[in-house]
Amino acid sequence: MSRSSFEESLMQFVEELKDESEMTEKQRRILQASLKLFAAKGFHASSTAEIAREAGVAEGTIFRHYKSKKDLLLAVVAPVLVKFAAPFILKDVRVIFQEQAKKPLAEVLTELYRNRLELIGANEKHVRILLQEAFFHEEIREAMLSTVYQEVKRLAAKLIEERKEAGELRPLPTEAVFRMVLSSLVGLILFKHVTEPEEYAKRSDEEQIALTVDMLLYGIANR
Amino acid sequence: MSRSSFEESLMQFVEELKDESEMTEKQRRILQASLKLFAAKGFHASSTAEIAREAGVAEGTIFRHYKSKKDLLLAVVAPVLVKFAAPFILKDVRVIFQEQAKKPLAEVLTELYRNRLELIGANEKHVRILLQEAFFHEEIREAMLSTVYQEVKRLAAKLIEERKEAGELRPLPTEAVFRMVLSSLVGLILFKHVTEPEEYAKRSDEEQIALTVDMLLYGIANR
DNA sequence: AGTGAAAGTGAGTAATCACTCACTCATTCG
DNA sequence: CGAATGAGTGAGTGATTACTCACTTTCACT
Repeated sequence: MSRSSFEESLMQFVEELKDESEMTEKQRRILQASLKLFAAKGFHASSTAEIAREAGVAEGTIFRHYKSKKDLLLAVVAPVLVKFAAPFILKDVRVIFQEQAKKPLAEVLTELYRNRLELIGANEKHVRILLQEAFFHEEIREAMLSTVYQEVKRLAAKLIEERKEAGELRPLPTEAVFRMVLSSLVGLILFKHVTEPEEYAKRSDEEQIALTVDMLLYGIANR
Repeated sequence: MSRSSFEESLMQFVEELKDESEMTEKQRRILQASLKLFAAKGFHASSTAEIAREAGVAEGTIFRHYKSKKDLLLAVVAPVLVKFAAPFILKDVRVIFQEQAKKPLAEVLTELYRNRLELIGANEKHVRILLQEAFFHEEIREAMLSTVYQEVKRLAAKLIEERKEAGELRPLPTEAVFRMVLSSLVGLILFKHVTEPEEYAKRSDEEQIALTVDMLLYGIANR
């Protein structure tokens, strides 16, 4: 059920995704208003009446383009999954494996963290909605895990094992190393966007990334 | 506004908290049903009619005890803030600073991670609601940050600086070290409860914690 | 200029929402 | 025993919900 529900609802959705150029003005404004309201108040707390008002559109117009409110949520959210999945898989697969295979690990990690911070900064509201609604909608949660996460993990595992064999990484379990790399990134993102925006801002992104990569590679203990 | 809103709504709430013994049977069942539904579907998607049905109670009974639905949410959530804040501040302040001041850092961290994993495992639904609703309700978000987080940070900063002076920790910025310690913990929790429960379960909690502390202290790189 | 299709509208609908209130029942206390 | 108190009830409230549909407007193409 949930597997096919995911493939039917999300994959179908991604296929049918119009790019912005072939939308009408009003349709674009509906998406924009939904983005704003969903991010601010959440999906269930945002009514279609409010969305229509915010978009300067009749309520009926929403349902002309999206057959239900949930459809509208998916339309807002799906492009981000594509945006996140595609750069991760398409761009970084090249960056990490081809260009950077000879580069030092610290540089690869720095580039990765920089790239992810930028991507999230540029899509803050979308990410917000994605995380919020992943709590409730299994389709979204599963889409995130099975599309983005699993692929990232697969790529990372390969890289980690290569570097382990090359003696650059300690002989630790691959998935533990992966967890640590991801944890550091998530922590960095949380500090920047949630818990301590001002404290974070005392250092530049570059400094924060450099610190994080350094601690990740060499630990916090003195030897 | 938000400062006083926090103090008025949450602090007042915590003061008025009845413990379970002085609740009626029905009141306990209302809280229990709310916990279940809020955790499963979220606050806005759970109706008071549904809560009443789940609790086996008339809808009016809910409003006899809680003057609004939001009041009910706070009643479900507040005890967790107290549970989390109190053990963190009261118990761990002793554990970390008095008993463990002479212990090796690895042991202190291990004890801390073990303790937090247990606490979260025992309150999974509450934590879930707390995080979900922190997205939308500023009072909850601010309560978490200003009560729990700030205090934890203050305590951790002290510990970190002591260990830095003792030469056990590298001379890194305190808040960067704090971020790393917390990131590792959050990552561990996410892997256990969200992304990879099965993968995680291949190793015992103790092993996972030991791995995490090891990577945190000494890094993932070979030297 | 005329036609067909798509875009847009907004009043209307049944369902559901959080919440109220007049009431009953059980318990306690003087 | 009688009065007072508070828990519990469920039908009823107006507001709001997502969604529909008969209709008008816009516009591309002949």
